[in-house]
Amino acid sequence: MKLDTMGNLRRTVYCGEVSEIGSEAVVCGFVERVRNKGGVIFIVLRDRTGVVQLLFNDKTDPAVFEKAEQVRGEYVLMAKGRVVERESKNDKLPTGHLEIFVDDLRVLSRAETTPFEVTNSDNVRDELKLKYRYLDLRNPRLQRNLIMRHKIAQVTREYFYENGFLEIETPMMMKSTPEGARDYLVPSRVHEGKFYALPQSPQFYKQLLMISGYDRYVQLARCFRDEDLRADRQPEFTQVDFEMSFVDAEDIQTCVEGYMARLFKEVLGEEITLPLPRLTFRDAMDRFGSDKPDTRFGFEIQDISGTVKDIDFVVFKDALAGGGSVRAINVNGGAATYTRKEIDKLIEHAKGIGAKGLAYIRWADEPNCSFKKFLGEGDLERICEAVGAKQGDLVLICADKNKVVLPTLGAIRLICGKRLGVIDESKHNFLWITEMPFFEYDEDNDTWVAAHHPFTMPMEECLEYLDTDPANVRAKAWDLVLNGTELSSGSMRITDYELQQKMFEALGMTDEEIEAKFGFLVDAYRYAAPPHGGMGIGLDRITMIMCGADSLRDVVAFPKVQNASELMSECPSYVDTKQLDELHIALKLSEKAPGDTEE
RNA sequence: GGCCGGGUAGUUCAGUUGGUUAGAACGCCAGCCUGUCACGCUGGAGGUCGUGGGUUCGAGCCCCAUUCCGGUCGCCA
Repeated sequence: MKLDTMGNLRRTVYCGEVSEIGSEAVVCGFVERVRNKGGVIFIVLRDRTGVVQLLFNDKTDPAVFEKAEQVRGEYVLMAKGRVVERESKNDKLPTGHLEIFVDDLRVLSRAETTPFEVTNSDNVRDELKLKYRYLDLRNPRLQRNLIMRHKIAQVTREYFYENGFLEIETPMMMKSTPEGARDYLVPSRVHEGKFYALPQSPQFYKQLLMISGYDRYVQLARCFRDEDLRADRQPEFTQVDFEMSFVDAEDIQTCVEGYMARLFKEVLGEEITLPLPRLTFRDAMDRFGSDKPDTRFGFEIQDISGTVKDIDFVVFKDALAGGGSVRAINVNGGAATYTRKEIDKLIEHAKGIGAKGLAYIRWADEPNCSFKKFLGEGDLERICEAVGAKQGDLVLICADKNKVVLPTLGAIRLICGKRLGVIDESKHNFLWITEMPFFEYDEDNDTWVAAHHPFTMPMEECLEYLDTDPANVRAKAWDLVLNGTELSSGSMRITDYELQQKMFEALGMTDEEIEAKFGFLVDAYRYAAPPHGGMGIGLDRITMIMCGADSLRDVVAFPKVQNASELMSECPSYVDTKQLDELHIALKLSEKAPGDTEE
C-alpha cells in the first residue's frame, strides 16, 4: 500500500480540542485503537492534546472505508470530515460526545507492531520502555508531565525576568574542581593531556557575574555529576540557578518564596501560605533525624535520656556514658499491629544504618516491652508517658551516639510513615532548613572539610569558633525542602578577601592548592564584590513532585538508568582508536571490560 | 563497590519432587459482525526459557560463573 501525502491539507484543530459540532475538521495524530465492526469502523486518533474518534461507513463512502480497513495501531493519519454528534456517547472522554465522520483519510506513515502497547504499558518493565523511549513518550501520562515541565520552565523565566534577573549563559566546558562530586571530563585535543569538566553547577561563574556588576542573574542551567543514580538523582539535571547582589539571606529566601507561590498557583492552581516555615539544621536533626524532613506526618523524635537514666539496661547506660542519648519515636495510629517479623525487619534496617539495634514497646492489649527484664517499678509507665504512648502505639527506641541515633530514627520514622499510609500525598509541605553546619568531620582522614563550597559565608557570631571549635561554626547557608526532598540549596558568599583567606586556612588548604584550584576566583574578589548570594533549585525534582511522579525518569525526556547509561542509544560507548589518538588518550581497561575499541 | 529482588511467546505472567509436544491472558495475523469505546465471536501464527559451563539417562526447574534491569547502602562539597 502506497503512503499518502498531506498535499495541501493542513490541521485545523487538535484531537483533544475538537468541539464544534457541524464544523469541518482536519485532525492529525497517531492511531490509538481501531474497532472494526464490519460495516462501520471506529478509529481513535491521539495527539498531545487528547483523543478523538473517527467514523467510517462502508455504504456512505466505500473507498475511504477500504482505506480505513488497512489502518493499524500507531499509524500516523490525517483525516478530514464533519464533526457530528455520537449516537452513543462516552462520558469518560472530553470529546466523547462527538466524532468525525471522515471523507478524506490519509495514511501518512505506517508502524510495525510496537514492542509494547503505548497506552497500556503500566506493567511493562522499564528496561523495555526505556529502550523504546520514543514510543513510551507517546504515552499521555509522559506527555502531560513534559508539558507541565515546559509550563514550569515558562513560569520560572517569567517570574525571574519580571524581578529584574538577566538570563546569562555560562560555559558547559570548564575547569575541573576535584572537590565534591566527581566531574564528567572532556578531553582536549589541542591541549595534550588536559581536560575540561562539565559543570556540577555554574557556581563560580555566577559569583563572577556579581563581581562584574550584573546584579541579578538567572539560568536554567544543565548540571552534571558523575555519581551513582537514584530514583531522584540523574547524572545530568537542570537547576534554576540564580544569584543576587546587595541582598542578605532573607531577601533571597523571600524571592524564592514568591517564585514557589507563583509556580504552584499558575501550574497547579494551588495557594501556598507564605512565609514558608523555617527550622534550623540542629532542630531538624533533633526532631526528624534528617536535614530534609518530611513534615507531612508526625512520629517526631523525642529525647528520653532523662527518663531512662536510672534504668539498669547496659545499652542505655553505655550510650549515656559515652556522651550519646536515648531517643524514641512513638509510631502511633495502629503500629502496634506490627508483627514480630516486621519489627525485626525495622531493626535490621536500623543496623544497616549503623545502630546496634532498636528497643521497642509494642502496646497492643498490654504494653509489651523488649527490655522488660531491666525495668524497675513504674519505669515502663514513665517511658510511655514521656513519649505520649497509648494503646495501639509502637515506641521504637535507639540508644547510641547522637550521630547514630538521629539518622537511624529519622530513617525508621520515614519507613513507618510510608508503610502505615499516614502521609497525605496531596499535601505540599515546604520547609527552610537554616544555619547549616559549615564544616563536616571526615572520619577517614581525621580532618574537617567544608560542608559547602569554600566561599560560603559563615554566620558572624560563629567566627570566633573558627580555630577552636569547628563543629560549632554555622554557615549562612540554607536548604529548601519539599515533602522530604531537598529541592534547593543556597548561601551567602564571602566577599571579604581576608576572611576568605582565614577560611582557606581553617580548611587546611595551602596557598598552592588555593591558587591551583580557584586562583582566578580569589583574584576576582581583590577587585571589590557586592554582597551577594544565591541558590540552585532542582527543576527536575520540583517537576517530579508537581507531577506526582515517583521518579525523575517520568519528567526527563531521555533519562539514564542506574549505571548512568542510556538504554535507547546505548551511550556511553567505545570510540575508535583514531578518535583516542587525536586526544592523546590510551585506555587502561580492567580485566572485566567486555569490549575493546574496534575501528 | 556491598546487600536484596528480577530476566520463560511481542507484552505481563504461570510452569508441581528434575520426566510426554513449555501453558494462560493481552497483543499480532486471518475470517465474521452497522454504534463500538478495554467492542464481540471463530480460527491461526508466534519460544536459542538472559548468556556460558556443570551435574544427570533426562534441566525452564539443581550447582557454578557471568550479564542486564530495578531497589537500597556507600557515594552525591
